[in-house]
Amino acid sequence: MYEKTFWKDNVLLVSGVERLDLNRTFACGQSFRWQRTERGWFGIAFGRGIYAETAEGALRIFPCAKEEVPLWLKYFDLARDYAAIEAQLCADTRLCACVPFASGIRVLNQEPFETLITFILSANNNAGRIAGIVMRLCACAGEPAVMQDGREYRRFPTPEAVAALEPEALRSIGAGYRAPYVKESARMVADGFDLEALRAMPLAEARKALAAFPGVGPKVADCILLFSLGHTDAFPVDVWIGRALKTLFFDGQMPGRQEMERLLHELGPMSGIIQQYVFHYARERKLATKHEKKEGKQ
DNA sequence: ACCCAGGGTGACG
DNA sequence: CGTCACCATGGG
Repeated sequence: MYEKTFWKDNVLLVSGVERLDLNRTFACGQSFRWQRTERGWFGIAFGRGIYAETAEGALRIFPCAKEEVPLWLKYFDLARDYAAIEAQLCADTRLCACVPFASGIRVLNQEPFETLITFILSANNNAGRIAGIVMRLCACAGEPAVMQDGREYRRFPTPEAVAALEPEALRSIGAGYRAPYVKESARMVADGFDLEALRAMPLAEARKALAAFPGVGPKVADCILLFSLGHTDAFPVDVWIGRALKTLFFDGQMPGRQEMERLLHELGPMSGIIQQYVFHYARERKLATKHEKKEGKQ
């Protein structure tokens, strides 16, 4: 939560966010469209290029038209009480270990189509390479735009533009075997699949609906629901979360389905937000990967 | 050369 | 229902 917002001369200033950590927020693998600048960060979201900086307990966002204020407050999830979430984490000795590594992160509310495509690309891939593929995708299919200071950028392409790309073009930007998944999923959205409708659905129903997209399985579906459709109880399980759960909760063993469900029920309706803390903990700790298959199989 | 990355798909029991 | 090889690509 924040204390106050001030808007003047196309600058939005949000005070009372001392804990907010933009470095962790943008570097924790949820968005692939932010880059460091001299003073802060530059990113592209909702078709707009935007600068974000923190100083003296306040977040500074610009350029921001007055009518865009609610959009950015929502994008940065500024109405949510992260102090209360971190307090909940610290009440659990296992989760409390994550807080020093992840305090200040926020789960962004991104665009559903962009999240669909970028997380199809994320499958069996790594964050640095995903960002490169997304950048090249925007370069070859996104609309060009320019900031007032002259910085040039590309908007994320429309569903129609992605669906119209030749498979060879998607291969050439590094999409690999995911190229047909990207193209066909974009085609489904261009043909009228209403991603926004998933926002109001129960979690299980929304997951089932997303499974209709090629290249979208359980993990990618939960990323889309958590990062762009407001489902704070969606809990993406990737290799890093798996390692963290093993070390923090299950004594080195990969949990079964029932154990996982019991844990998620215990974590409550914000389990997805908590997931981001656990994910960041695993990444910062660089939890080992050596011979994990052999260990997990005993 | 081998292993790994914010996994999904299809085939096989 | 669960398991498993395979998938393109670049970095360590």
